[in-house]
Amino acid sequence: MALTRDDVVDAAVDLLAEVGLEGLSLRRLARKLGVSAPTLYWHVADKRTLLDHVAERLLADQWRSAPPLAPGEDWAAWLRERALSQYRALVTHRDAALVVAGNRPTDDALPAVEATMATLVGAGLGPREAFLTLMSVGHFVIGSAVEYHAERARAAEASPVPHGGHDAAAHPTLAAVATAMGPPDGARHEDVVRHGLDLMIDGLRARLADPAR
Amino acid sequence: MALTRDDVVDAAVDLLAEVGLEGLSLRRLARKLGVSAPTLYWHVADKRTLLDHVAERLLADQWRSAPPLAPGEDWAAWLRERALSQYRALVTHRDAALVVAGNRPTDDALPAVEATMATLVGAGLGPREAFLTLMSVGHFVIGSAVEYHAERARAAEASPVPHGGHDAAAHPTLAAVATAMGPPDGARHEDVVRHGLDLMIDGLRARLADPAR
DNA sequence: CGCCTCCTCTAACAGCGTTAGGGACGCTAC
DNA sequence: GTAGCGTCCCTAACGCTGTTAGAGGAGGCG
Repeated sequence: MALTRDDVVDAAVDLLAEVGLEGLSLRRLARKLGVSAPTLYWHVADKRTLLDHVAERLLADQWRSAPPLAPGEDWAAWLRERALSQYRALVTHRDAALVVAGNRPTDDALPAVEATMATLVGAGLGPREAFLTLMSVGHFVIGSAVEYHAERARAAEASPVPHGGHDAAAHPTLAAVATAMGPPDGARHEDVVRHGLDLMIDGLRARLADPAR
Repeated sequence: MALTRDDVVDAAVDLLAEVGLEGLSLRRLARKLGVSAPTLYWHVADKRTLLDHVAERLLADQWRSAPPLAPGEDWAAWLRERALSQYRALVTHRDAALVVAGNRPTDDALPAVEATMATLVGAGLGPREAFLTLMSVGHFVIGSAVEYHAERARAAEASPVPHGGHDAAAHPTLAAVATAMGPPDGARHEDVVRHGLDLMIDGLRARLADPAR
């Protein structure tokens, strides 16, 4: 059976998970598929557009599986859960955030955007406010995921600084945080995302309660 | 006069502005400096650490010029202004956000972090809350800047879709936004950043007014 | 049979980050 | 005075990258 473009994109997603964005080369991808590198150019115009397709694939499941707002459900909790699951989708695939960030949004994403925005407008926001909010949440999620991957890549190298209380006297507030939060374990990243989302949602709630602002 | 590492970093910052991150190669940088490529390895361990230094340089002015919270000044306005100026610093240099996002924070940044967090704690937040807030704002700023550069790079290519009201009937809320916001001009990006920051700050205010949450 | 389209190949180009090894300059010590 | 040493730069080369040119085999259709 001849190779299809979907096969190429599938393999690229797998390879991305294995070796990261820097390790994803066309030659390596071709080897994985059992073809020669230039063959890929028959199925894909460019490495760049290949990454466009990969980004689309990475978010596709997330978009599709998103349930609409159930009647009687709290819109804030719904928005929060949607943003969180998008964050998780970006985080569970290595370097996914960088790939998604650098690529143009496909038209397939429009219905999901429309649905989310319609929900926010239904909750009482103006169209402009809903749009800005959606963009803000998106930027926050992307930024969090990018930082997650960056820190992860950093941790893979030997950390030169033991990162102990190496200047507790000079930075008392930082030291207080270190003792208040315990050692930096894996769940901390999602704590930040949750906190940021809660802040935005609380801000939205305040705005809805007092529309004069 | 012999080349210094600062010269190399300076030239790298300039070259980054000229040709972007993808165009920044050691050979090209060396040519600009009038030396051969391997010479750079005398001044810099790696391309990766060179980018660390570039990131540091890009944010250095921003950190230094940041005024501490004036007595009697509103901490929220201060935080907002700091985040906005950091966003502007990331946006005015091409690809700066990607460089900064991918690199380890240098120890020089610690005092600034300490100062900002101390201010938030002084405003009434707990250390943990202050830390999470600072990280959230940072992620939001980085994400906004990354998306800004990505969209900018996209706009440089020919846009395949004229992006008119190409499905107003199918996406009524999106169409309402388009008419409410006018054409997408340059300032729109900062509108999103301002909106997101305002949401977070309003959320913080609500939290401070009602600490039971 | 010949043509056409799909799909894949080999060969090659220019460029990349990085390493090995060497050579010229100037300071310092004997 | 000269030997040694650290500093700064060089050429040559390795294996990798994305990408293009051009050729060729397989299958369907007139």
